[in-house]
Amino acid sequence: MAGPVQSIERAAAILRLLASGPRRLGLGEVAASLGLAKGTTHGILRTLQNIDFVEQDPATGKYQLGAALLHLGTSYLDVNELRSRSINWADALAARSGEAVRLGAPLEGKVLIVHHVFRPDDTLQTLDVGALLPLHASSLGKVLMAFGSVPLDSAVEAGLESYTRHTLVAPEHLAQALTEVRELGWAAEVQEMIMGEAGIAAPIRGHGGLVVGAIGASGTVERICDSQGVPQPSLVTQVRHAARAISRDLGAARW
Amino acid sequence: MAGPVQSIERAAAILRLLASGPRRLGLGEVAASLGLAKGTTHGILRTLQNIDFVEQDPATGKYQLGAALLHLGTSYLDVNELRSRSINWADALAARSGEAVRLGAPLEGKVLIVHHVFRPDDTLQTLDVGALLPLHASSLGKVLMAFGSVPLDSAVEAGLESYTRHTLVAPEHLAQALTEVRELGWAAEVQEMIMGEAGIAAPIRGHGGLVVGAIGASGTVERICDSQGVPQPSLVTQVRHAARAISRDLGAARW
DNA sequence: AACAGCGGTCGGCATTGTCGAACGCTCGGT
DNA sequence: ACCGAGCGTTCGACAATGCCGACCGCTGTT
Repeated sequence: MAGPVQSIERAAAILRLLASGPRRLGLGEVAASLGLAKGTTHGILRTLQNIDFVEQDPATGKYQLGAALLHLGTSYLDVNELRSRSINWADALAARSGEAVRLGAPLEGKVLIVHHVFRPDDTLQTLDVGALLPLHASSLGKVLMAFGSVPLDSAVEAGLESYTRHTLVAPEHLAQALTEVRELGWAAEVQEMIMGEAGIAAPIRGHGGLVVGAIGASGTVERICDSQGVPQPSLVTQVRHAARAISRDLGAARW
Repeated sequence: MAGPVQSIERAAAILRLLASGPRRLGLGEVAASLGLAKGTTHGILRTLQNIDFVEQDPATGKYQLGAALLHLGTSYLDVNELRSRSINWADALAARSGEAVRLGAPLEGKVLIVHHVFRPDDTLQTLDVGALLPLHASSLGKVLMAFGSVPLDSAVEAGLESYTRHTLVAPEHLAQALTEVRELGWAAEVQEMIMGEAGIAAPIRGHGGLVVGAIGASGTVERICDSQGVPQPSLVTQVRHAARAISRDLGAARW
């Protein structure tokens, strides 16, 4: 008999709700969104406020996420084994390939970026660590789905949002693409999320050979793909090598 | 009569405990540290695990922070007004001064770094965003204490840990230093946390003139200070200008 | 082989959090 | 200037809820 503490679940639901939109939310909005009484919601919010998990705008009374979460989030990075074992390999991959490198792990039907090495050139880039990517429109996400780290259903349930005209929105197309990924051992994404951008990713395996994450390179279509829009074989090899090296570090046997 | 939801408070205590040490903790350790029954602790941990706030090492059964916190933490950065209003000024200050620039806000008797611009040269630097600095051994912390953003007591209670032989460990010395800071309008820290490193900081004020954060430049002693170990006046001016500019952006009247 | 330590489970008790109505306040409309 | 709608907040009573502590099964050690 599982006994999940629902006041904690509700608190987490509030935090997720506040994180989902960039906007500050009022007490009424929060209560309505979760189907809770205002009084109940207020009690939880007051508690979250005491521990700095949420802050309240003194002027409008609206709520937003609090500072303590930032520290907890970065503390998570310190203990994340996937990340710490990958850093050196990711750096090397970025240097050799000349592309931005990102590491992803599954979270809530999305891909959480746990590490990000900028493209070696000096162009302006924003740090993606902590961001959530869609499963079906990113090379990292395709890898995670193809190798069973996260079920295809969870992506379909979340809704196959269309970002560009290349986004795979039909479940059967996506399923077919994942079959290919399984056969090839790596995934690509070409202008499926942002026009002009593409990416390549390969699976990272942990102890028992289970896929626990993915590593990928991404950049403009011209650099990632050849003139026919096919990913550069040399880049694919580099990404797969890095993925295997990290898997080995994590204790995966023969991969 | 305030009714803080204590299961949430306990959950937060567990998260803080897990964040405090880089080590994974067992159920027994957590329960003992918080003075709770094992069963109670287990229920909370199970709930936190369901929502990805903590993860459990399948091999050892020990617990660590979970991935969802990373996303919440970065989401906080998106809504933090102090940070968003400061980014441009911080960039400019780093470029003009040639030093690393950091923004701090008070959290749990420490200074939380909410923004960090690297020193413009290409030396290897680690991102401090999300890190907690001590109040008494950082220029940012001194500013926050001196201008009432956080009481001096909270630093004394936390214990004036000694990092170098220059660290201010006597409450009366610290109090005197803070008086100076109030008079001057800015704070310095010279080798009080790390030998060879120094910093300068100035207060950032919000709506009603209340100090809500601090901005500071930091680097090696040779660059921050002159040959007598006194902070460079030009650098002080630049930092104070940036602080005033941000305060204005935040809506503070005449500062 | 016996034990000690671990994480996990279970059921009874009362503490605890939840609910919904009522309050005071600030805006916005009239 | 008034009124009213909407907000965040408070309060008290009820019972559902999560807490406790003893018990279980496992693993690794001695």
